[in-house]
Formats: sequence, structure tokens, C-alpha cells
Amino acid sequence: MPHEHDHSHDPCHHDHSHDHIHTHSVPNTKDKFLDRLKEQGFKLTGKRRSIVEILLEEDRYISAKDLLERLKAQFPRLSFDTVYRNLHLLKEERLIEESVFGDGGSKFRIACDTNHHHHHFICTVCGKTQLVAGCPMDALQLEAPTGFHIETHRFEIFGHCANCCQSASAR
Amino acid sequence: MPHEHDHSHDPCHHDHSHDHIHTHSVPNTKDKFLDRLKEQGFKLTGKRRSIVEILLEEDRYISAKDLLERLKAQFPRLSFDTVYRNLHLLKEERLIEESVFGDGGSKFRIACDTNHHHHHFICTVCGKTQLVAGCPMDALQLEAPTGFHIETHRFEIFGHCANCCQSASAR
DNA sequence: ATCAATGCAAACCTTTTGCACGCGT
DNA sequence: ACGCGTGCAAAAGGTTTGCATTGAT
Repeated sequence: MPHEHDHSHDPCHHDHSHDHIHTHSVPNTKDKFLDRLKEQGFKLTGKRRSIVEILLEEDRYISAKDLLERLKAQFPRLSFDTVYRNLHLLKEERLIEESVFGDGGSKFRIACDTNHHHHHFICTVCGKTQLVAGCPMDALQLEAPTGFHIETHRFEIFGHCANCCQSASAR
Repeated sequence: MPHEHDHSHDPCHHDHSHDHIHTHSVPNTKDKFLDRLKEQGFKLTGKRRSIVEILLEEDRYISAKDLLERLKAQFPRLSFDTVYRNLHLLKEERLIEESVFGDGGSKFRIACDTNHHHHHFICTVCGKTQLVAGCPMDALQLEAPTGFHIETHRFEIFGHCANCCQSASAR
């Protein structure tokens, strides 16, 4: 199982520019993501590449369904199972972020920053996000209830982004 | 449709103590909830009563499934559809709160306070909650991205409550 | 008597799983 | 050649809906 490779990161790693150059090309970032997978011993299949590429291009929260739809153009026989399997893999490798939305459905976006803890403004129309400055766990000087052991927290601000506000008023 | 009754609240409303007195009786609160439904023109069926009662007794986040299970004792032929229909109704009337948990499943709890905005510490084991003092939207002096129109936010702190910490270490 | 509430069954949607085959390494 | 990755099909959850019946008012 490739998952079990050690997580020490290769300090001497350069970005190689090769194949698959896209319109909205994201210079080295893409390779950084793919290399990370390779380091971990995962195979770089065309589908896996494309999922990373699309998520990078989109740069917003997107559902498995929408993602599959985009991928179908390239891989007509692709189905949900593979998409989910890859999304789970990418999430475990911390290359993407998942958020469960109000309707109970999950959406995924490329990791904004693999190192820093952060929260998002999220546009409920298009899924675009923007970073929130600060974290409530620091800002609120809260003391946990006696004996309560904090594991995680969730903080998200939902609304319409500038673009989607426009289109809404232009209606 | 009773839903369409006006939402002006009756200023002169007293709690009547009648039928259905329970072990963990929650004095007037229960009637307050039921009266609210009656005011809105909804029928007070046995099932609806019981759902409110159970949610009041539990006083924690509980899944539709767990709720159904508890109700089955009293109403063996009760099924999910009715539970969900009632949960939706209660949510619309703001008598209960819903939260989508990490696994994508919804859980419900009796409304803590119909008037005040609040956030929760939530025990991921038993669902018990405790109020968080303050709201990140106030604490963080954040300015929304230009043109971003904030609609809602979500802030929840997950972990193990004192009780569930104990049982875990007692293992 | 009326109309909301319920039971039943079935549909729906998202996500997951088993298994045999295909493909990246 | 090895073993992960994939397609297919099917199952699994959780939630919703249509319709006829029951029941609260």
C-alpha cells in the first residue's frame, strides 16, 4: 500500500514542466501536487492528473457530480466510484479540502495552503472562496466547558460573492 | 396550510399543565413548544408531541434514525417519512436546530433558545452540547471581501464532553 | 366534515463496495 | 510482472414523494 510510505518530504524537489499544459495553466503548483502523489507511491493515471488539474483550474468548492461531469468530456466511461476514490485519496494526502454543505452534500476544492490553518468565505452560488483573516478559536478567548476535550472546529461564512451578487441583481 | 398563519406571537400566553407528564418532566417548556405549534394551526398529534418530548428530554443532537428508534417503542408502525416530515416542520417553526455532521448526516436538537444567536461545543460521541460564549462574527473584526454579501455562518466546536472522556479512558 | 397527518411503498441522491480486468510502474 | 487503479454493477445510507387512509379539530 502506497499509503504507508513515510511522510518525510523530499527537500530537494524541483518542479518539472512536462506534458498536459493547460489554458489556465497554473505554473508549478500543478506539478507540486502531482509530485506529492508520486512521492507517496501513488500512480499518476490520466484521471488522477485531470482531477487535480480541474480542481486547480476551478479553484472553488465543487461537487463530485460537477467534477464528474467535467471529466466525462475527457473520460466518457468514468463514473462516480473512481471520482470518489480519488477524492478520498487526495483528501487523505491533504491535497484537497472537503466541506459538507447545508444540503448534506460534500464539495471539494484544491487545498489553499497545505501548511496554514484557515477558514473561508464561501459563495453559495459558485463555490468560490476567500480566506478569512484569523480563526475564531484564537479570537474568542473561550474556555472549554470543564472536562470537554476539543478535537476540531468548523467555521465558514456563506454568502454571495461579488460576481454572483451582480448576476443576481442583473436578473 | 397552517404554515401560512401570521408569525406574530401571542403576548399573553400562559403555560397550561395538562396530560402527558413524563419522568424527566420539563415543566413549562414542553407546553411552550406545543402551544407554539397549536398557535400556528398545526395539529397536536401523539407523534408530534412525543417527538418534542423526546427531543426535550434528550437535550442533545440526535439523528433521525435514533429518534425513530426511540419512538418505535411507542409507535411501532412509525417510519422515517413521518419523522422527517415532523422534523422539517419543527425546524421551520424554529423549535429545533439542525446540524449536518462530518459524515454528511443531519442531527437535530431542541432549540436552546428561540431568541438568541449562539454556537455550540458538540460532543461527537453523545451529541451533548454546551453554549459557546460569543460569536466569531463579532470577535473577529473581519471585513468581508469586496462585494461579498454575507448570508449565514457556521461555527461549531467538536470534541468529547467530560462524560464521554471518562468512559473513553475507562476503557 | 374537513383538511392535515400518517403509513406504505417506492423513488431519489449521494456515496460505497466487491470483483474481474486494465494499466502505470 | 506486479499490484494499484478502474469499470461495472450492485448495494447501502439517508431523505423525499405520491397516494390512499386515518385522525385531530
